[in-house]
Amino acid sequence: MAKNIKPRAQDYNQWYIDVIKAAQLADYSPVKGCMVIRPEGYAIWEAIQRDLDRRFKETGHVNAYFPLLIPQSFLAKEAQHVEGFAMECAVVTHSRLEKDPNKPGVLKPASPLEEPLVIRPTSETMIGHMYAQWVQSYRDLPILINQWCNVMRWEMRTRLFLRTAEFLWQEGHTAHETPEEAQEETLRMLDVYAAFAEEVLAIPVVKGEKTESEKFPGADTTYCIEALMQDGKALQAGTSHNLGQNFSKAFDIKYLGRDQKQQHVWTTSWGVSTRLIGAMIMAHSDDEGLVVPPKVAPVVTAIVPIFKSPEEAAKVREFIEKILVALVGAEEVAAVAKRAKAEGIASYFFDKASDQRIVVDWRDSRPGDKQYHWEQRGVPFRMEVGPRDVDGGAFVFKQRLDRSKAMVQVGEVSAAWLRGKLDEMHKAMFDKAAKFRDENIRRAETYAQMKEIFETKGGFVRAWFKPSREAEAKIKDETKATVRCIPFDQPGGTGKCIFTGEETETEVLFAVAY
RNA sequence: CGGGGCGUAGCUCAGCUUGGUAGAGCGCCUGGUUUGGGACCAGGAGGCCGCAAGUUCAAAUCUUGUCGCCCCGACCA
Repeated sequence: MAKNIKPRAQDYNQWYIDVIKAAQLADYSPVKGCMVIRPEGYAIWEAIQRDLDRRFKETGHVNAYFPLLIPQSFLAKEAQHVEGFAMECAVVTHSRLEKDPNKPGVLKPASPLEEPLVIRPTSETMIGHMYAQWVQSYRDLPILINQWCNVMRWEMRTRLFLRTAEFLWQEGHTAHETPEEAQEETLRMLDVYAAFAEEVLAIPVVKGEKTESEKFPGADTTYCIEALMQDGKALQAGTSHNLGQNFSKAFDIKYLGRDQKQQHVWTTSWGVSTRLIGAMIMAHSDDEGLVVPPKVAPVVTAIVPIFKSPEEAAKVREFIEKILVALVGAEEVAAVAKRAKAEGIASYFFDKASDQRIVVDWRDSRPGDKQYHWEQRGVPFRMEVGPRDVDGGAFVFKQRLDRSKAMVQVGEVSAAWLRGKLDEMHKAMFDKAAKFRDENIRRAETYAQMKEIFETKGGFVRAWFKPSREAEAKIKDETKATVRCIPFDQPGGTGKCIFTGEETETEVLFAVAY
């Protein structure tokens, strides 16, 4: 049992924090609500970026960068947008600091700006402004730009990865000639997110549309992918917005069409954030610590040598080299030998394209310590190599996901073998999460049934519902649950709204959400 | 912004009621014995007791103020 991690059943929130601390993914910073993403956590973000970026490029997008600071007046140009973000904007009002004559050692802001600047909570406005200058004709369309950046939303209450004042994300912003194209783009990117969540993070998601009260401020329609966490709460893992002509009208993004008439473009925006790391933790990890999906694992396997004497160490070292040559090739083994010391943690590239590594833990500490070390970091596999194993030409192969052990003959080992094991693990993680998700989608025919489910079980509740701000607000008030989405897979026909009893064509998913 | 709690070693906290030499466990450093799932022994480093004022011969401890943090709500990718 991990002694530094509180079990999920005792205190789920504390467990979440403990897992992050134990795996050294992140730390609290001196600035309230802002976190430090440590190397172990940032490596996972890099893996997420690498894979998603490729998917963006494959769907025709290019990267660019827009400023962190946005003129305050920009925010005011789109009515709903201001309303949605005004309450959580950090505002820059001065351009320098000067010494306070009354208080020695204290600085105070000086030189007030003519117009305050807002630290971007999202970039629709800045990008809309630029697109207005870049678009003249239908020949300039579509514009398909993504940016990787940080944004800031001054949240009241924050949680590591799930909600921090500053967070890293990507925001795609596209402009199109027709509403059909914009809609197609919006759904295409939602599909990219869903595929990424499932194929890379092993998190099954539900695709759907947001209700009026949950949609992005300034969007015509918001689509989302919703995931279910182990405590039965839902987490929005990604959103894709069809912004219609709201921003093109606010920022006057016009083009001369094929019909010789000036018209406004149709825009979309879509984003995922470092919240995905929170989703990954909550979906897969266990009471022993982090479990990282193999596709984003910075270290795919850790090798733990076991020995008592220098003679044994030499013997074990020789055997480990055999395993390494089989896994990463003789060239990489030789390259590492040249630059690395014969102590500490030796790191070998398993796959340079994905920056995934294999490590050998030569640190001068006890094998038990090392087991916990790598286990808590969620490394998919560990290989334990001691004198007994060397004599048998094998090693102990430990899997993080099910904590199983097996003997593996060194002759069986190759890069392809390890890839196969990683793929198996990915599938097992996805299946496990999908099973949990499916078992926790329940039907409710009445409001009383739904309340009962939220009180006793949690998870998603699927029900006929006629979306309305008033009904949703009341339900949230009484159950804490919100409409997570109107799933794409509608049964057709009509049913009685769970809340009002009215006839409705829509089935929705309710859940208590993060 | 409303309700509750807490600021003492890197971390978790004791000490405060009843003022009198600054404490424990974990972690860290040294040496030795160890090493197949979180070792043991010995030695050591580490503190403006959040900050400021007051009471007092004397304040971590009492009083007042102030700043900060955490938890619960409203807001949220």
